[in-house]
Amino acid sequence: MQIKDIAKQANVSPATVSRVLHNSGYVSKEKRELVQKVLDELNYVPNKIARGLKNQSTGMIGHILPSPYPNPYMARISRGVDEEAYSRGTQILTLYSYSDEKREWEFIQELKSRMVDGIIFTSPVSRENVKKAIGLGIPVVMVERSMNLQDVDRILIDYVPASYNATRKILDAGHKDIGYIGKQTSASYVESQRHEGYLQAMKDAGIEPKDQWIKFAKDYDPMSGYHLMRELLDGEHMPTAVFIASDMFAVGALQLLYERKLRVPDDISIVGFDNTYADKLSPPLSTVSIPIEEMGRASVQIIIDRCKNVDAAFKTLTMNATFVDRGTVKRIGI
Amino acid sequence: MQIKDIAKQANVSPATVSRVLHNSGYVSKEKRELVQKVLDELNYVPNKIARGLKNQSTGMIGHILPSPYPNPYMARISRGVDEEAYSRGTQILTLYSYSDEKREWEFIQELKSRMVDGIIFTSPVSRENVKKAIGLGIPVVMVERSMNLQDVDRILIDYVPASYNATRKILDAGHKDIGYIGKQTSASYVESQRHEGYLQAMKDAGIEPKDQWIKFAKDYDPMSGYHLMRELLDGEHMPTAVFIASDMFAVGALQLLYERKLRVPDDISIVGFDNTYADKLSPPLSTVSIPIEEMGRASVQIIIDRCKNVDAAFKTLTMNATFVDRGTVKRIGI
DNA sequence: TCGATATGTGAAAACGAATTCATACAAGGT
DNA sequence: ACCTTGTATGAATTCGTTTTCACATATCGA
Repeated sequence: MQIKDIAKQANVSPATVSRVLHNSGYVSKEKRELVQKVLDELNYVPNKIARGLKNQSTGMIGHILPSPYPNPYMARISRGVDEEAYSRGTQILTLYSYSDEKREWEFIQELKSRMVDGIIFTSPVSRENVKKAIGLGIPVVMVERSMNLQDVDRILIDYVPASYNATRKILDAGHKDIGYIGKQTSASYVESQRHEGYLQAMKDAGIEPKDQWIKFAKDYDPMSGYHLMRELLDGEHMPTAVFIASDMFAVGALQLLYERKLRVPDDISIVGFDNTYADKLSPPLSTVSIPIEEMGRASVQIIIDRCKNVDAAFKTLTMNATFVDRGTVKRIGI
Repeated sequence: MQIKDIAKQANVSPATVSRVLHNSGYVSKEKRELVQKVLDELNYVPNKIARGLKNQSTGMIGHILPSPYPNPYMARISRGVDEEAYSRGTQILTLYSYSDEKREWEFIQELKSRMVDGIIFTSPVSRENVKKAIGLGIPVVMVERSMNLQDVDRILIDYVPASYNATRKILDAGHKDIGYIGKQTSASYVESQRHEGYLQAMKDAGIEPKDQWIKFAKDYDPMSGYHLMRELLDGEHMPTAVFIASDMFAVGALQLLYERKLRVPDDISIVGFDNTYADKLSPPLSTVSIPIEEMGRASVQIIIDRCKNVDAAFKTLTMNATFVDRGTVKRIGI
């Protein structure tokens, strides 16, 4: 079923059918109605491949992200991106890089080959890759990574105040000995800012956080949370509260606490980060909630805007996290 | 950078370049090498849109699934599908139906329009939609849904023995009062078979399961697990063990147990299902593990085979689940 | 020496849709 | 009567590939 068939059926030229389809040019009322009728009757669905070739634009957007599992963070970004794309009538070609630089580059070429209108990079691996994508003339938006690139659109979370506030909540409840579990800060601004906010809050409260309270993991494996929590508990001066800078670590940390029969928050106070697993843990944790789906949606909007106007000024959209209180910080005597 | 440019640079015709690209037809050794050199130098990447139009095949496969969040089950299927696709050099166009029938149909048309080579339906919503997709001449494979359709390739899990075995493990540990929490059985074979296996095992052990031990939820919301577990605990005869037919429910169930300060397995034994959340809970649950990624991978293989040979006999691939013991079933006196 | 057959090459025609161009006939102003 | 301008339509070209077809030339057997 193609334009030619419709044209034949309606006794007009393909050009006229195309004009009806796009509501463009001059078409007499009678023909327009006739063509429309045939279109409906034969349930014509345009061939987007042919259309894409002709228009040099496919109405598809590439999305490169690490993987939707096991980190629900990525699944939620993907959901946000998809929802917005759907309501905008565009499609997303999703590719999982597994944080592999070579694969990421292959995907960029693949997307170029498929003539996508733009690429959304969620936590891209390599600065070079992003630059090469731009060099290929593809509009690009970066989510959750800064990379010191100025000529790109970006969506970031301001983690310093988010982390600061969360730590503040713990401090306000009377805690002084507050541990920290997070991914090593060299990874990206995500990790360093989360750490930074904690340090800042402690400092402002006049507390010098002891080195043995601060534990770094190499990856986002829940088991790292388990082991690091054990180190905290078995250290010579056990903290009364722990700020866990990713729900992924909280998963493992709570497993250890369960083993040790330590109750939250009676025996130890815990605050998570991300609000991905926090609501599914026992007990559901107070945590810092990030507008993850929102970021995904925004990224689609931005990329669509960028496609419309390639020369517009580059934007950095900064979003805020909010604290979700589920009562896992115990108020202790002052 | 297109074939024409390469041809000009190498002083040959586009046809010759194409022949080098596909290693087909006759090309002299000298020209082949020259063209290859130019190809490499200019880093030629073929335009798959043009290629797709010409070949009437895009090398893309559509994947329609409910959503990767909050149910990690779908995220893992997606991962398996993606991995296999990547190693096979094909791409997946992933679309989330949110189990909405109308949307699912829109997506089928969209995929037709984009000339995908096939469609993978993970938990499709509507039998009619699948049939319409087939009617459109698109190869189809169904994952995790039977729908009484014989002329389709399918991948299923045999849940009856899986469920039977899990229940058996609990029985073998000496339990007689075993509760069941699952989604209502009218949903699909997934739910009814899981329930069936439980009933069978109980019956074979000579136990008539009491109605008040069997609790059904309307959806896969963790909170349903919370509420149903409460009903079980507050019932007049509390079971000593509960077989929870989805980790999603186990999430909520464990939260209630935590509130009530009941320890697993000391105070109550629990077995989950799916092995999606089970390893992330406190405590990590014994559960029935499903080869989810495996199913995703298999679906890609099947759809690729089907594309190669449209007339081959239809297959139903049945995979097995396995019991993962994490010690959450307490051995009780006989 | 004359077909066959193998080898090598490019021009041209698809694939399905969008768009430019050419052509046509009105109605309106001068 | 003639030139605009507005309306209406279809033929032909284009998008970047692949593939068929036609046309070479070389090699081999009889």
